[in-house]
Amino acid sequence: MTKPPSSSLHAPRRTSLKMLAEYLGLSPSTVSFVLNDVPGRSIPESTRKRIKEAAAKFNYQPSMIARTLQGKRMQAVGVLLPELGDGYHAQVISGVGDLLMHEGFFYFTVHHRHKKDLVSTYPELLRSRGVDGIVAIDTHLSEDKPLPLPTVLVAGHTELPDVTNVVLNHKLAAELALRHLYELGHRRIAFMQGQPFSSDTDNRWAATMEVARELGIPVHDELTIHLHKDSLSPEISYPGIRRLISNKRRFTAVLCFNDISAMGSVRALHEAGIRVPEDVSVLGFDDIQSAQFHVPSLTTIRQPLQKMGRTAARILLKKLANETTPDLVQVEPELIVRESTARVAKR
Amino acid sequence: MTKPPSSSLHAPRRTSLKMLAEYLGLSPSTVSFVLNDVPGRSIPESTRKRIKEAAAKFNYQPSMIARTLQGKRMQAVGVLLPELGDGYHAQVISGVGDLLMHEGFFYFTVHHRHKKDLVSTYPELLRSRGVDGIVAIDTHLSEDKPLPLPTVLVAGHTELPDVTNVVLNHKLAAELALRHLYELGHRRIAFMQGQPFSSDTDNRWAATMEVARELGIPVHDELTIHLHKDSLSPEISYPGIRRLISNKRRFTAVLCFNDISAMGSVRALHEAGIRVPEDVSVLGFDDIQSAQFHVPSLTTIRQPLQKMGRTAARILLKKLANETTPDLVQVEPELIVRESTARVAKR
DNA sequence: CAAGTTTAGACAAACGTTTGTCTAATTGTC
DNA sequence: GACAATTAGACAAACGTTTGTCTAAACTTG
Repeated sequence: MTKPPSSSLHAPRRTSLKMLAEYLGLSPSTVSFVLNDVPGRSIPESTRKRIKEAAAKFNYQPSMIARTLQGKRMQAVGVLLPELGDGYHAQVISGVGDLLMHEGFFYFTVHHRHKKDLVSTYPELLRSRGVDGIVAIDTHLSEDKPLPLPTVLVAGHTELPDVTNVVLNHKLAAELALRHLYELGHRRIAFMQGQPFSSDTDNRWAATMEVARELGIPVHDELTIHLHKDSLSPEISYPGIRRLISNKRRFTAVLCFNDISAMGSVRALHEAGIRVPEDVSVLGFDDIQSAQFHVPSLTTIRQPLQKMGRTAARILLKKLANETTPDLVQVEPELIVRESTARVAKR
Repeated sequence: MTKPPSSSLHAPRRTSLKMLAEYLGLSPSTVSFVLNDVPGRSIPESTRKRIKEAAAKFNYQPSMIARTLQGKRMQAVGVLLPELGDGYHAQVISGVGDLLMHEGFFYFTVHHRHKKDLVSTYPELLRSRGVDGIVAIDTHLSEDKPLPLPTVLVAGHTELPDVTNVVLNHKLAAELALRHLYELGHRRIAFMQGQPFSSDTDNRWAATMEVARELGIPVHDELTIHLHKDSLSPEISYPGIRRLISNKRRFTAVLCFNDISAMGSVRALHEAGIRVPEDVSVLGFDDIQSAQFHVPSLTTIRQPLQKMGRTAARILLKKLANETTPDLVQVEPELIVRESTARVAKR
């Protein structure tokens, strides 16, 4: 009596609508109407109750799979990102995931390591697995091929029709960073430019240059570091800092591209006998988890990464509900003052 | 001529097998046979070629969704884990993801924050979305409800029938750690026990105690720290270390539960004017990314987290292919000596 | 009590595949 | 040239849903 009708011994098939209907002596359609609360169908309360009880008894779970065949939503999305296991992306995806799971959506995680062919084939493969939409983090989607699904970008590179981009307010970020250093008396500042494949590189650099001009802070080529390596390790900033030191042009602060490179900078300076922050201030960017517990703890510009993820997810769900969404959403950075910056030493 | 048959203007439906068949003037079944290279069907090379060309032309992608309805595989799995955005889990999932994507599988990422009800409902929800199997990382699956799908555990808590568990060789890990400290002359060692919900806590503690006994290293209650808070921040070890210091019982080394708590320990010691490693050695566990770039860099027991992830994924794929798999796979830890441990000071 | 209306639910098609069975046309054999 | 055997492919059922249309019985109204 307790086992679902026509269950075979060896393959514990999940209870289907059909099995439930058979058990109840009703048609599948009737059961479907009740379980989905379809309006305009006259089914007496007694029958409804009977159906709901049977569904609970057999722990009936509708097959999303079969549903999508009817043009319904799978309640699943795909998340495209360059890399797993890196602080930045992990934070964003954690925000995306939080919101999606909370709303009853599941998500595929897909990493592409910036490979163009993967980036262009994954959306179709995701679609064939029934996803309803896509969130792409720090991903360069090609402009020619139209996306097969509703899409939201986080720190997106490109502008695409119907695609919402969630980005940091880079201008404000640059202002927070440079004003902080300026107010501590720094005038000889080394700048660091991100890797060319990173989506934020260009925007941030432009904003930084603009603010530097406004504040009258000079930007020298010899005090500019260009990151190249596609690496998640602090070592990326080693060679740049070494060159700076050997250049002999004095500097009192380094404005880093992110916290990772800031950690590398601290270490490179440390090894050269330069103290942080007593001799040189180091300013990070992002505020990843470990920034707080680094020695010295990093003064940094916090990107609300989780929030950006949550926002992107929320907007995607709106798109899926056919609500109108903006093309661009800016989020505000925040200056977090810790130990790695200090007033410039009097000479 | 270039557009698929019966394509509507507004809904760019993906080309289906049916559309392809209609376009070719063949039946869907014939097209299916050719595209799937079904043996035992006599279809001339000329027709085969025609079909394959049309498929390429319209970029036909079979709907995995419809396939699973026929009892086929979706080529997708679900990955259950407590938390995103934490070094440990991020590393493992990165390994899982690498292997799965490489084999043409996609995966849902599902975090449950150790909530029992979520852990027990997610497998069914994943199944209703068509996943073929499950990888569960550091997750306490209940023993009473049989799992609806093939499953592999990483650092699993429980022994379940048909479920493979991928775990660290805890005994070796404890030996590497304690022998290292022992050989540096440490005898008064503080031990740290993990949070009760963490899967490794019990096994590791037992192994550590066993090795301590073998080496004749005493374990005092006053020198034992118990972690409680479910947090990803180094602060978890603060109170424990403070108590240790105020206890006045001398110790020369701390064996930490993981790298995160090791970082917290270093900071707590530092604030009390105790130098690491000159006064006290600190040994971490895991070797997460930031361990290398901490100041001082952490001596630690490396868990091959990525490898564990890859192994788990590989075994799951074997299960899906109906190959037999072991119930237990042990992976070997490695001692990574860095700056946070040193020979015990002579007095 | 006849006609109309409401109630309660069945029936069938559709979604995009796979796969077992069937058939018509062609080829081969004696 | 009759028969069998092969070839080339169509047909239909099935998977688990949703949903538009249909029907039989019960109830209402005059």
